[in-house]
Amino acid sequence: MNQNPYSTALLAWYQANARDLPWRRSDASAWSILVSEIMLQQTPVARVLPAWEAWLQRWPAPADLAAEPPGEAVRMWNRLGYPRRALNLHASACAIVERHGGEVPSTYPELRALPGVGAYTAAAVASFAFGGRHAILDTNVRRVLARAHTGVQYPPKAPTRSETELAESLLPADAAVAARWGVAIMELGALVCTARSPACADCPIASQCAWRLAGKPAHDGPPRRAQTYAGTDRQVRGRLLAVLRDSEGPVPKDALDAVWNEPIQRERALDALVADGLVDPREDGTYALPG
DNA sequence: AAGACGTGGAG
DNA sequence: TCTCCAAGTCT
Repeated sequence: MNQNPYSTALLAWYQANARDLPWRRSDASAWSILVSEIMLQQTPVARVLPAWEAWLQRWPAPADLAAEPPGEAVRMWNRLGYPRRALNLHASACAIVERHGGEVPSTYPELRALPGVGAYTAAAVASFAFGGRHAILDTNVRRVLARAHTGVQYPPKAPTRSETELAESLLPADAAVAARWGVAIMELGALVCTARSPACADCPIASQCAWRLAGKPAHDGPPRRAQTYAGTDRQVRGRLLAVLRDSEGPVPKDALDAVWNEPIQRERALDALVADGLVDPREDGTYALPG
C-alpha cells in the first residue's frame, strides 16, 4: 500500500495515546481548526486552549469576526504572543467572507493564499479539516524525521527541500490514512520524541530509529543560538501594545512613553507597530488599536 | 535568505 | 537565574 515502514505501529500508538484536544473532535469546524493552527504557531498547546475556547465562543464563524474591527481581534488575542497573527486571522476572516462565501476553503492553494497561512498551516488545515493528502512538516515532524531517518538529534534550522521530499515519500497513499498519519507523527514528536528528553522507551518506532541505533549522537555543528528578548524592540512592542489592549479607548502618547525610557528605541518600536497595522495613530495625537 | 516577530513555562 | 523552546510566516 505504501513504502512507509512504520505506518502501522505509529497509527496504533496514536490511537492509544492521542490527546483529546478540542480542535481534533469530529464536530470541530474548519474555522475552529484554522483558528487553532494559527494560535499554535510557536505557541504551546496549554496556552492556546483557553484562548481558543474564548475566541470561538465569541466568533463561531468567519463572518462573526469579519464583522468587527481588527483591533478587537488584537485585544482578544491578549498575551498569546505574535499579535500580527490576530490581524492575519481577522484579514483571513474577511477574505473568507469575500472570496469563499463565508466558508473556509478546502484546497491547499486557497488556504495558502490567506494571510498568515504558510506551507505548514495550509497543509494542516487541508488535511485535518478536509481529509486532504498533504505532507505535514512542523517542528515536531521535522525532529522525528531527523532522528528516525537521518540519524541526527535535530533538524536543520529552516525546512529544506529534502525534508519535504522525505515527508512526502512517507505519506500513505490513501488520503484518509495520510491525514491520520500526519497528526500521528506530529503527536509522536510532541509527546515522545521531544526536543530535550525523548522518551525512547515509549516510542513505537524506536527499533527503527536511526538516531537511537547510532547511539544518540549529540547535535553536531554550531550551537543553536537562542533568541534574545530582554531589551529588544520586540519587548518594547509588547509593552506598547499591552497598554492599548488594556485600555478601553485611545490612549495619550504619555501613557505609551511611560513603558520604555529609551526614546529612540521607543519611537522606532511604535512606528513599526503603526506600519504593521497593529496601532492606529489618531489625528488628535492619541493612539488606539486599529478600528 | 538570515532575521524579525511575543510570551511564558520548564529544567 | 538563564537558556531553551513551543503545531511558523513574512520580508
